Amino acid sequence: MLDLQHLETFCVVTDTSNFTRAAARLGCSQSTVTMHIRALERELGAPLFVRDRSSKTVVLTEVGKRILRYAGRVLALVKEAEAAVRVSLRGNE
Amino acid sequence: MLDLQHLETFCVVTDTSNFTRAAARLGCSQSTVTMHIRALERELGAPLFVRDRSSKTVVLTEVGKRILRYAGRVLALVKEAEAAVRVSLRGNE
DNA sequence: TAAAAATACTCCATAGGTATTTTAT
DNA sequence: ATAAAATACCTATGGAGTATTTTTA
Repeated sequence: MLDLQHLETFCVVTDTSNFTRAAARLGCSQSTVTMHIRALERELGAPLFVRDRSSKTVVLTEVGKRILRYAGRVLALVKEAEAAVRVSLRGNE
Repeated sequence: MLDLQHLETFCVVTDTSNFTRAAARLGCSQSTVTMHIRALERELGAPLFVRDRSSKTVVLTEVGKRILRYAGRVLALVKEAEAAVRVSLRGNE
């Protein structure tokens, strides 16, 4: 099953186009980013990025682009759910 | 961060109103169901079920009801994403 | 030589199982 | 006595870090 944390890492990588910068933003190590992305790619059965070492960036594959659209929606929905719970708790105090 | 597997367990429990039956359907142990639900409750900061031992069922709290609406949507969206990737892969063969 | 990703390795936390206990009828 | 959830306990797996290696410009 997919992992929300992996999806979040994925989103940050797409945003930075760079594993190292993504790691800095996420507050984890570069190898952890590598692991998260690899786990996602393994789970989905397809590479999500082309590692373009000449340009020192990482570029979305077609599958990557497709997943990106969903990843944002999923994470947003989860955040919405969490917020709804917080509201619900305040209301019951 | 929330865990998709925990959300799935949660949905099955709401469906069965019973941890033991949920475990059977999920193919895991009853104590694992307990753990998943506890982890969710801890993460969200509120109980999701009232353990009603007299009726031998487990009943959603208000927060539980609220989360349920989201859980289904999140899981459906994730499944849709996975399906989209599969389609995408077939297309590129 | 520099900068980035991948890999090797180590350690520890935790996920999950079995078995037991608690609780209520 | 039965049925269900919680808990105790144990083990193996895997997640995360540091350090190193590989790759390319």
